[in-house]
Amino acid sequence: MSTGNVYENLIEIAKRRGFFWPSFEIYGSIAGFTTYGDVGVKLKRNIEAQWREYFVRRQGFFEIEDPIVNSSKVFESSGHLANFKEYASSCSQCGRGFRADHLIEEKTGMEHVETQGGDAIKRLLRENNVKCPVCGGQLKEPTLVLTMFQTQIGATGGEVGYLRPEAAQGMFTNFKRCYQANRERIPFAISQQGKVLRNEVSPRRGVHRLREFTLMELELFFDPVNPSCQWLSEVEGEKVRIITEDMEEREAKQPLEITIKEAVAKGLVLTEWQGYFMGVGKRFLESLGVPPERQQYRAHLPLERSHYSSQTFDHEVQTRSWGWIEVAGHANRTDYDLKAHQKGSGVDVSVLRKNGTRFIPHVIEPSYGLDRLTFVAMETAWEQRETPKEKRNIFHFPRTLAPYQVSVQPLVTKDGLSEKALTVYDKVLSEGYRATFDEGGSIGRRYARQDEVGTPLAITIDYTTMEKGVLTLRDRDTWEQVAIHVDELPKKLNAYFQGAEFRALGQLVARGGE
RNA sequence: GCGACUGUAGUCUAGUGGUUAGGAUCUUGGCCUUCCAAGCCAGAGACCCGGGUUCAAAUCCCGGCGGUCGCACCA
Repeated sequence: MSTGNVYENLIEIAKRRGFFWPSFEIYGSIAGFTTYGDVGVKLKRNIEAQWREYFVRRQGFFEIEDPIVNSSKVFESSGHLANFKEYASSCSQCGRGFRADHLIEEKTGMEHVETQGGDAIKRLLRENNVKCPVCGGQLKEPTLVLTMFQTQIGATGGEVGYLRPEAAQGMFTNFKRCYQANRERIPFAISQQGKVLRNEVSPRRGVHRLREFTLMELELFFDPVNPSCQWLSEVEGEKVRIITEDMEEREAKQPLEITIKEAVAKGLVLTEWQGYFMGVGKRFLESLGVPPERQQYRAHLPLERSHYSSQTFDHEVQTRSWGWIEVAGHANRTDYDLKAHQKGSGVDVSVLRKNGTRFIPHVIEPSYGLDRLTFVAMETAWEQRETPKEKRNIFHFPRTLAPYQVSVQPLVTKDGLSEKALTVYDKVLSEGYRATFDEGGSIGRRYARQDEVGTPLAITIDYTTMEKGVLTLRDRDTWEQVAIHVDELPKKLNAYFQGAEFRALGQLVARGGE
């Protein structure tokens, strides 16, 4: 599938219209950092609000906001510090890079070389005369690859801190307070949306792999002896496409199409809660415009799973730019994290059952990458429409996602039409809509500009507005127009953004493109 | 991190050891304009950064930074 054009087109529009662009551009940029512009921020926030609607508000789950800079103790306990340190060595002849500790283990039969530290690894590499396993060339001095950002807390001699590589740890370290605030009832969930940082070795493809990005994460805590999910029935009929561990091992191409109910019943998905969130996740992506056939859940093989996980499904989306990409991980984190923090802090985080026994809650985690979703929403919504004169870019964002909901413009900028349009614009703003006013260039140009940032409705003030108070609404998707009276505007806008059909708003006065 | 290719107005691009660095589009002001990037006039806006070679570098060389692709990595 060669569609490099799609990506290039989108990047070009993104920069030109202000969705996003590389950060620190005036100083030459650094890979892995992106700045969102006005319409990009609005789109991203709308997606975030939608996620909260699907994963948090309807269930009455908790939210927290935890620091980005963390005590090093958090990641010592969680296992991240141990798992983030890697000694990498590259070949001076062929340039290939290797895990230095793994090469030593292969050559000497030693185990857990990594835990011996950097000096030992460098010494062992020399003493054992380890060469490049591919071409036999001389290996360069190994360097520490730390994919967590480190920082200093306090001006002098302060404590070492780390920038969080996931938001999840905040939900674990604050579990006890949240549990108590929830009047010690379980199951319940805590979520957090926020920036996380990973010092990626090689960030690529714009927002696909960033060093600083936004995660929307939720940790659902439950009792492993009572693992049922009270909302499973709401999504159990959802059909999802799954590639199981078995299928992944035999490299099956076609995903299994199966209902959530069956997937849980057959044990393909280990817990009801994970099944539930996979169902919710499918619906959430549909609400962003991604149809079911371009979604799938792919199981991680044991070796590729994180140190904390007993089962993980990536939620993947098929894009035109990059093929199948991961937009979320649905992980079964078991009691790994709470146990780890209990051990590290000495604080008891166990929960009391009615029968007097205690247990450490198990955790199901859906974790969505907001930057990738923002790109996916753009790509999904994007259409390049051929007109007799040229190509027009249109973003068919769902109404709830569009950066601006309404644009207001005069048909021409004379005879008082601009002034009238400004009063309508004020009215629309005071009704609470995200709106924009435009009187530059010709009317066609203004419509084109709005299509290119995905504004679903355009209000045009013309001479009949001046004479009879009748204005026209234009539909972004069909370019059709209906006429309504200016007094009806608040009512009509409300109806439209509640989901009313465009044509139901008023009398059709123009078909698309006329 | 390694290799190949690559970097010119906001965007897309022409160009080359000596150019007033050209065009398109966007954009700004004016004129015009009764519905899909119309037209006319005027304006604004660029050689990624740092060294080197040279009488002269945007052009050639080296390094950095960015981008695309491949390898490795993606806890």
